[in-house]
Amino acid sequence: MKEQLKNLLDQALSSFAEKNAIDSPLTHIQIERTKDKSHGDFASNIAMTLAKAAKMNPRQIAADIIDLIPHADFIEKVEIAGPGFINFFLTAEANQQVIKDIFDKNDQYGLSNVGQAKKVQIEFVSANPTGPLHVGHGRGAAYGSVVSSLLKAVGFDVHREYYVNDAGRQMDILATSVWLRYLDACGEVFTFPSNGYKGEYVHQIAEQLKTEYNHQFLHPASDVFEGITADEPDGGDKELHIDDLTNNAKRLLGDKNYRIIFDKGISEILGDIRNDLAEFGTEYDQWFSERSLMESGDVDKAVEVLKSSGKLYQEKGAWWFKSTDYGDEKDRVVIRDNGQPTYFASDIAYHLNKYQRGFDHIIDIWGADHHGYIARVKASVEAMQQDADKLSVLLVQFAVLYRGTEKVGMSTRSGEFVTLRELRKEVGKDAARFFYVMRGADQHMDFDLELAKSQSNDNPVYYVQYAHARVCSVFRQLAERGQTFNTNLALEHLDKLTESHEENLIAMLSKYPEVLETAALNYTPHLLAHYLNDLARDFHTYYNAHQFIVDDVELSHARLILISSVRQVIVNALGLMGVSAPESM
RNA sequence: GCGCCCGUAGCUCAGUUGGAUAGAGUGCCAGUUUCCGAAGCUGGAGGUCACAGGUUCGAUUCCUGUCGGGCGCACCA
Repeated sequence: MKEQLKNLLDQALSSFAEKNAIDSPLTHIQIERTKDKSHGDFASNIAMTLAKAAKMNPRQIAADIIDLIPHADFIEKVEIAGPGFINFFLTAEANQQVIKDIFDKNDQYGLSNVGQAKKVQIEFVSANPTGPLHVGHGRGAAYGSVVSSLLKAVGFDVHREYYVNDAGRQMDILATSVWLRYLDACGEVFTFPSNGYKGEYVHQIAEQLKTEYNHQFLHPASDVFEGITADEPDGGDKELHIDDLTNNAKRLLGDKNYRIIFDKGISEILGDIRNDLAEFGTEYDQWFSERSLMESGDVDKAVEVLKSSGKLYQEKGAWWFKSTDYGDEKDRVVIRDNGQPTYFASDIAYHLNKYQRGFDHIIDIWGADHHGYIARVKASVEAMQQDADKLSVLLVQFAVLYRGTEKVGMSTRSGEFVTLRELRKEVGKDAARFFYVMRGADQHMDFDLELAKSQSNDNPVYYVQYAHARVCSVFRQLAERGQTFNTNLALEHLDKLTESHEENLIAMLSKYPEVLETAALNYTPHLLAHYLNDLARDFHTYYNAHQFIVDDVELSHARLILISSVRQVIVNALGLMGVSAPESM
């Protein structure tokens, strides 16, 4: 509809430009939905933007343009308003067509092909497998999965990935933590390192290890702690302390046994994460292993690419990437003086790999604390002669947790965090997802656990789900009264829908495809959540103002197909958000 | 100190990329059920859009500065 109006306006505009001999600066035509019903259905500000070039009064321009607009039978009237807005009023019949459209398309209503099947890779969550996901990851998971669904809905070919950091020092610390808890379970006595992973899940993995392998990995604590740097509480250094413990672990256990424990830790935790995300309604097409990049030689290759293009230099025994050539604050180490590649090195390789797989667009969704990382990653992409514009890094701001008015601290190491699973169990998947996605991702968010956990009606998801359940209830009522619903009869009498509540609802329904497109292209799923709220409110208002099942069979049918359309759009939109639409609650 | 994200109703947040009288939820006050589900609906109070300049027909939106908050600034991930 918007496009059709645009065409008409375009024609009027070119004849206007011809008539007044304006070298039309080709300002792209803006047509918007009106906020106020008295302003019609659509409005354009074109006359105001032309005022300067045409050297004419905006209202005069508007009048001239209106005269030049070709006749179209879906337009009721066109008016000039305010400083020079052109307001379009559509015929009731044209507006009502959306109901037939929804009826024809069902779960396809709202989908489009603006994405033109372009390939988009989207990576999100990618939390280190060193412990269960916490509520902070939940926001990224909800955001990433809904953005994925939105992009798919508007015609992109979406590939969702989780980058698994299954290599590196943090994983060694995890393996060491697991082993120490295992030794503890075997009866060895020692002080657990302050920098180790202290969560309950580490004990559980250790217990499993003991059950499966008995005393295969047992070494006396005196050997384990022999010759290591003191821990921080004892006046030493917690980082050196844990690294020394890791080295002793590798030495005492040998490569083979160490690897068993290492892999056990990862597979248990990663399995838990996969299961957790699946239950949260977050699916992936691929779990991409960092270790595979190292073992395949891709990391070395990426480093070579940079080396050969002269973007690396050696200093203090390490290899540095000249990211300052591309606007970064400082150069970054890629290969440490001990010969080990940094996390950044494998990230460079990962991004090169993404480009080589031929995606048209690459989206990284990171926590806001990683924003300092954007410059160096973009720099590396440019240095490897790739198109940096293809890469979008979207930041998800933190959700600050509260219990009532009390702030909740979070630390993975100390194990005091609230897990995503815990949240899910208490609030439910639907409420948690809706809550996370309701706010813009770039907005700091206060997440009150008390509020989210309480089963009160404060939670907006109930409001939307209730609207859906109410429609279902009306159709149940219809059946109880022994009446049947005839869609053909309903579609023939859409002209009975003349109440203002009905006009509002119809306008709201026809807005849905536009909302979907805007939300997808701007990566702003919260627009969809707000739309659902508005739609539900219009429905509830309508529900209270009018009876649907009435004696006038034609009117009754027209109303029933209208609320059936509302139900369909709620189902479609909630589906994209990964939230269920129960028939009763 | 430098960089990034912000500052809108008591609270939590929208604001369609610069448009018409700045909105919603929640909280508060007052109504609403012989009627398809009251987890609903109706009305009311509540604002210097942090502050000060600038850009133009027009600024909550764009630019600069100040104040305030969050997060970064590793041979960690």
